[in-house]
Amino acid sequence: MAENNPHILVVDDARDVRDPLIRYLQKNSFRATGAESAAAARKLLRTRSFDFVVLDVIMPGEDGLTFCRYLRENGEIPVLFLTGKTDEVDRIVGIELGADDYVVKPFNPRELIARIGAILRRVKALPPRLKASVPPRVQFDRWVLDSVRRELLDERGVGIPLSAGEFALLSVFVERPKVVLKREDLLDLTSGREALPFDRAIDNAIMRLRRKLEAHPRFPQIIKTVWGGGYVFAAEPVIL
Amino acid sequence: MAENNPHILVVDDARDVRDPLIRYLQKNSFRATGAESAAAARKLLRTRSFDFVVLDVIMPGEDGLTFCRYLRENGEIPVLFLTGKTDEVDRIVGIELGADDYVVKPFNPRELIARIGAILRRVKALPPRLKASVPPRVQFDRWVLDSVRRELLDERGVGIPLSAGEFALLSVFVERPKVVLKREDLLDLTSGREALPFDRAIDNAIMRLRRKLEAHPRFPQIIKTVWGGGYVFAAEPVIL
DNA sequence: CGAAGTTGACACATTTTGTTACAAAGTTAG
DNA sequence: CTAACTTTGTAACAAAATGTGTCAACTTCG
Repeated sequence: MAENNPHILVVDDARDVRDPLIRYLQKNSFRATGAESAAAARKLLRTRSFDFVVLDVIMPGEDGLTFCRYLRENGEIPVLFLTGKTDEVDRIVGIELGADDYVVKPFNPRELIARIGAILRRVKALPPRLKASVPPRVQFDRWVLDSVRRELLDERGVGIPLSAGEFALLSVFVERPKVVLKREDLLDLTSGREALPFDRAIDNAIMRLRRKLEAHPRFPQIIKTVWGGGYVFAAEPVIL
Repeated sequence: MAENNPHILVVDDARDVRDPLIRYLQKNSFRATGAESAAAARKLLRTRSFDFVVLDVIMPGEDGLTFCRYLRENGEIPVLFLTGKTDEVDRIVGIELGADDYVVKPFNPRELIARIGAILRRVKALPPRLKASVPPRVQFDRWVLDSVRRELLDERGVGIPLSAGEFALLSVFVERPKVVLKREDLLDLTSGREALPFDRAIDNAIMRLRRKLEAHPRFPQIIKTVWGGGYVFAAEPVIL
């Protein structure tokens, strides 16, 4: 897996905070993407992969604290709060919610970078047992995906080896069944890189996966093509 | 241990901090040894015994916080941080990581000695600690790894000798099952050295281990390759 | 010192992956 | 309905990463 730069999601309704911060993060060799609301952030999280969330506390609609709670219930992505209030209660509540740190606006961008870096190093060093883990075995169609052994098991339990790319792609699909995933999303989720113009890497990976997965690769039943859209995992995954 | 005096490991990249501190500790009837990086410290910890670690927070390569977490995962040796920043967050994070104390640079060496002494007295008063280390016998797949005799036992208890490198590598894997370990991590954990460009030492060690371990080394089931990632120990270790 | 065993460096084989090119399938304008 | 265009499938190739044999340097033990 390409060890790419950490991808940071900046959630703030104020464009005059969000956009300069994204540019600053990108100048400091992070990947950064913005969302102007919790709802927009949820949507991005559904299809793309992030390593870190920078979150404004006060936003129209769902506020940052609520959204942070949701993030904590659904994973362990690190969260850093941006807060306008120096109010002590806000800080404590933020940390109790599971935030990893907070910065009071107006902030020094260099300090923000330093704190993000510190948290990412800390998280990277965490023992794996604490990390949000993919279920070890998932069944779908006539297969079982074993994510420890990184292979497919057929009905009789015979293992079919998967390459790293095939395993990564299939894992992404199994975790997001019945969602149309664009090529750029798949590329981001599997190798963490941006698509080049005329990038056919995903098409090839799909084809190679179908050859192992599908009974009749020319008429795929599990990974379907959405013309002009991308691909969908059409089977029903069951966690074992 | 010939001497009963506590043995202190000083980890700091700055020689003009490290060396005077070591001399001062030795004058105060401690044994003291220096390391200029976390990697060097790991190597020393593997072969020598220490009672205390004095750790700089900011170092090139692996930083002190990350290294402290590693120490906490692998034992209960007391840690005191040296920090240049008076920043409150740094202090809290350091203590949360499991540090026993911290001292802000520039420090008064007498104060440092006093704090080390206090912590050692406190630790000594604790009930004899269970050494969080490799269990003497671990079973996985069709093998038992005997860490005392440093060899593999098959189902019938027949021993297969392991070389030092093979034993080190297998121990690292058994302690971290189901985690993809990069070549650089494996090199650090087994020999404590940095990888050279085009370093194939780990590949060789893996191959030699597979020949002893795997029923069909060409289709390994225990140590799997993750293309572009490293290797995973895919078996389930059971402590005996 | 010499013999046996261990380890890393190197060379070359093999596998995996991305890129390119072109064919096949789907869509749209007229 | 057909031609032009867009999008996807797939083979063939190239590039990158890994597997493995050989050999020399080094260790260990007597």
